[in-house]
Amino acid sequence: MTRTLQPALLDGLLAWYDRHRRRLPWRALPGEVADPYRVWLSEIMLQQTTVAVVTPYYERFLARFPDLQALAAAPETAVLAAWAGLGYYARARNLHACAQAVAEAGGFPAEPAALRSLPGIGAYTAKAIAAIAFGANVIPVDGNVERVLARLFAITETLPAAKPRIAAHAEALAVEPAARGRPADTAQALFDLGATVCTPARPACGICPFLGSCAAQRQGIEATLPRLAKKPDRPQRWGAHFWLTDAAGRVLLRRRPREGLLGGMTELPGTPWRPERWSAAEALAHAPAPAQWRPAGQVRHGFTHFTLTLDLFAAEVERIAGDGFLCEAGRLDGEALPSLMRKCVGMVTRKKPPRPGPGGRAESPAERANSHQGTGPGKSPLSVFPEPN
DNA sequence: ATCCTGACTG
DNA sequence: CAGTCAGGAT
Repeated sequence: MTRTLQPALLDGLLAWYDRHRRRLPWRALPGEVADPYRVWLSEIMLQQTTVAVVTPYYERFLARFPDLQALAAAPETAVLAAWAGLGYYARARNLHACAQAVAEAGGFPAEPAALRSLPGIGAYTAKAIAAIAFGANVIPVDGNVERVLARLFAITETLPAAKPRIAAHAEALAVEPAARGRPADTAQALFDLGATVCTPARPACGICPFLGSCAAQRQGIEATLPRLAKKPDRPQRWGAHFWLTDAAGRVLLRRRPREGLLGGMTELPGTPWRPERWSAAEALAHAPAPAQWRPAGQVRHGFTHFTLTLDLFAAEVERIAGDGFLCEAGRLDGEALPSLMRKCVGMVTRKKPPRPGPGGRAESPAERANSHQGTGPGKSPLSVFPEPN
């Protein structure tokens, strides 16, 4: 329907790509075809995660699960442990489920629609795999591509309302002759341009292959695009978690429910998370065992849709008889601990003084209870016997 | 609407 | 150094 106004648009982009392409561990060498397993694995990891963070995870993951069969045959706990720290753990569970489905089928499908139906593969990832590993004439639109196209065509409507308009531009570009000739490179060129030149804050328009064609740059509005609808602010939630060790130096852990927040990941036992802070008495009613609990600091963590503050308590007992499982305190690296829990472990084991310091504002519930209970001068531990419940 | 983390920024 | 931002699937 629309005639091509800039026939050389993609030719310039591809010429730029030939000189400035990033070398990434999951990419094929120039002229070679990428391995679908590696493309898929990298694309799942790259969902919501930057290249710099993904790279070391990708290398370790690939060494541990070198191919589809190895991943499909692995226990889910091993996959989650290898993923720990990357976030959005539904990705790891879907990755494992997808590996089993694809191994069963004997390999990845090549069509975007078939890829799209697999666990963890949405519209973007389906097009990315189809274009990069199978040479399909499609342009996957991720955040980078969205930004590049919003600027190239000066789309001033706010996101996400502007998505259909941007998608239409991507579809028009995907069928141009230059893109048809090199579908994988076209997609990756747009990724690389967005990552290294057409950056969010200070785009380097002076070295951009689209300089002169870019509508936003001609209007001087490139740095303001794409426009984002403003986000609602995040509510606060509170919890308390417990570091309980035994005489052998093992710590009590438990596994979170498979579904939902941090699903299937390992955690220190604790209270539910709620909008109000837990008093010490309330919190310690959820302690995994009676013990001389002492306040062990506070950890703050931001999730997408709420901010969490955890009060920590620590205690030692001779022998642990609680729900959950034990792990040597020095071997927590092998556990599927999300970053939130790694912060907690770091706070407790580095024996940082509990926040807040002198002059701080929020008194921790532990400290409050400590003084109220008057169990002794200063910092004596709490003696607590949780109510059976 | 839910789901996490590291980089960036003021 | 705390707050904000970037980044797709379900």
